[in-house]
Amino acid sequence: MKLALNAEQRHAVEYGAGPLLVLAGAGSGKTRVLTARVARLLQEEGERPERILAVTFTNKAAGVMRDRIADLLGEEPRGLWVGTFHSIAARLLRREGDRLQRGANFTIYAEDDSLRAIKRAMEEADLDTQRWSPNLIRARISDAKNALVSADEYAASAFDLAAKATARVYPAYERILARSNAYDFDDLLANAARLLEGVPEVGDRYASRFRHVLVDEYQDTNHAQYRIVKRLAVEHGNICVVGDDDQSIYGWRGADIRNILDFERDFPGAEVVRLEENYRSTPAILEVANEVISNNRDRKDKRLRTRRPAGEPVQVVQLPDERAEASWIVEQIQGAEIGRGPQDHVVLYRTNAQSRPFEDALRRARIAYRIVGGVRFYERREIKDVLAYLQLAVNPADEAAFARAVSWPRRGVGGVTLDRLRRAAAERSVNLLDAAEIARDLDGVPPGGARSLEDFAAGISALSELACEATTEEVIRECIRSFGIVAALELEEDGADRIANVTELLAAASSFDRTDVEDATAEATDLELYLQSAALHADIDDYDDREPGVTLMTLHNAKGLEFPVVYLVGVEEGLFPLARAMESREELEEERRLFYVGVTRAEDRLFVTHANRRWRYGSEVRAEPSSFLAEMPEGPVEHRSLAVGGGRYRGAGTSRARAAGRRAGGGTRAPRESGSFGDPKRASSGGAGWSSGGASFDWHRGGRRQAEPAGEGKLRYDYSDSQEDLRLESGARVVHPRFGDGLILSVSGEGRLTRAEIEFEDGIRRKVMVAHAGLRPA
DNA sequence: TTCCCTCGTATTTTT
DNA sequence: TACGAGGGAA
Repeated sequence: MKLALNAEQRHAVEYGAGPLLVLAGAGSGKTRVLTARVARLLQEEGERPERILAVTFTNKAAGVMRDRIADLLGEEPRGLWVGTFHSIAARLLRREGDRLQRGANFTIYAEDDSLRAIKRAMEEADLDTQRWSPNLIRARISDAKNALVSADEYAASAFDLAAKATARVYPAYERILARSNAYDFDDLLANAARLLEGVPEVGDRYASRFRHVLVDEYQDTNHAQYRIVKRLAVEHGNICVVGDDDQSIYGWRGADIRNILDFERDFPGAEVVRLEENYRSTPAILEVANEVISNNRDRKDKRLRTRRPAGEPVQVVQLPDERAEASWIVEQIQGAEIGRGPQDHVVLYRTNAQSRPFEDALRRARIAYRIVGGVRFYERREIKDVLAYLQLAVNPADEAAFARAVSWPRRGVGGVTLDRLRRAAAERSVNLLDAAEIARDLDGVPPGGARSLEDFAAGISALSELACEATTEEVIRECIRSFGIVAALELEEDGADRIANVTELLAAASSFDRTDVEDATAEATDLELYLQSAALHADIDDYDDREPGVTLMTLHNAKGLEFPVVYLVGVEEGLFPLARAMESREELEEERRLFYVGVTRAEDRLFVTHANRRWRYGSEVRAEPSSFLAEMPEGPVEHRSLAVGGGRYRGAGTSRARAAGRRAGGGTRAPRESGSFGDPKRASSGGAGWSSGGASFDWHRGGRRQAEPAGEGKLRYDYSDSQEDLRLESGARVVHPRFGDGLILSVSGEGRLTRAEIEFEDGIRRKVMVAHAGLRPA
């Protein structure tokens, strides 16, 4: 095993028994350390592969790790457990199924299946789906599950109205999942944790089997994941976690950054290794990254360093609107230096909705691109429809699959028939499929529908028998044939695309390798394993950096990847950071970490763009540069305005861009109501110092904060002129452009992060960011 | 039952 | 914009 390692990396690889925390900064070679460590355990310590468990967050990361370990060893290690938390939890639940209320053929409900089940649960719990948002309830239940709070426990501590509503839905939802023999995503983790902790025989067996536990991206673990890891590792203590608190970006999904911050307390005697040498980016890029992230409070202090020569300055570019933003970037890609192809560039955005203009511009320029995310393959309607048939063949109890499959293609079974069938099934305590089989004998089921139901049930049972012996591909083929799927799609408007997707499903199924999921000897059928892996599939899993084309993806998907040229786009207040994240320090810090992740993807060049106007929900709103831009250091950054005023952008590329430039510059158009994102109605008093008439903004160095040397020499946005006579103290009266007159109750934070809690004339208390609210004295 | 239209609301991010 | 839900007609 020959691998070039620096001293810290080597220490992390060679450190012996006991807990080990590797704080690995972006681009510091953490995957290298992790894989080298596993290879060393196998090769030099003679550890057997089945005694090692390595956990990641995406299937892609697991695949990379597996491949690299194989490279180091020169052979594929058999028996090694490498996988995502979710897939490993699913494997555990499958193996130990006889101890649980669910059979090993359980269905995994993705988010929209889960949402449907929540809606049904709300009906069953007699809760108005108009009054309570099913999404909100689902999020609350998800949070509870990730925190390992059961329905009973939840009910016991539910005080506010929304919690009380949730407390009624939660048990009903659990009943639906149980009788459907299904788990949602969160259940996989929660039940794995309960199984390991609650059944000593099982917990002991796995804890002693896995003598070494390694966890990648530890900063993104939630409580359930933490408990799984802890149960497996606390006795032998051979746990190695790798992570970077600065790259924790999944707090919204229950990830708890404290898991990594408190590792040394959880596992006393832990060795800590810091990897701060970066092998990816230029000093200019790293300086920007270091400087911006230093504004976070919840972090372990560290600084990335590199030995690379300085490199080009980071460019911050202002453009009139998102189409100009896209055209300008396409021009950069076209005009890039020799030797640089489309595949060297990545466009990173905050939300998937931002991909459109880039797709359009790249298509116009005839540049190949690939897009990660958006509407996921396995979530396309026609794919979900086909999968519902297969799912039902595997798991006859699956109510969601039944409802979905029986409703399409149309066979004369609609809402009424389905409801009657449900009632009849409940009376007899059988599942929907069993009830359908004898539909004509059931009271209340219309005769026409009953006939169809019986045919349908017969078809599913034939499919089910086939699944025991045939390959997944054959089962899908037969499913499509016998239920007339393609025929039904042909009648649809965009049928051709959908048929193409179904064909792709066949291809995906035929290339599925069950050994990626489970030992070849496991009892599960190929179809069962395929369906479970499809449910746990992420778009990024298909990403292959050897394919040609510009990459478009969200910042979340970009974590762990690197590109020679990175375009960080839409860096505007309210979009990045998102408006709703600006209300709390924790969420704002998470947005900043996301920004940091974006910056540190870049090897050689980094472009950060923001637009003056942007379409949102079908109307155009004014946009202001993100406060993150003000946090960038001055030295390694170059600012350009290609909007209007100074150097207006006349997009050489397209007439559309030219038109956009003219519009912005000519002033022929009445200034739109300005204001924050997401609310075109919000009028602005022009408070925050971004000049409002559509002209380019003023960068100017402003008031350094004495208390904070880090502020020195930074660019700042000046909002003093509009607010100099604003009394920012409790008791003061102010006027908010949208909410009207208000009384300040309290003020917190400082500088741009100053927030005021204000009681407005409508009697509602709100917390507003002073720098952006446009407050005026009353 | 199904189809079609209108209307309202939503976008973070993903296993 | 764009999708889902709900209402009304065939």
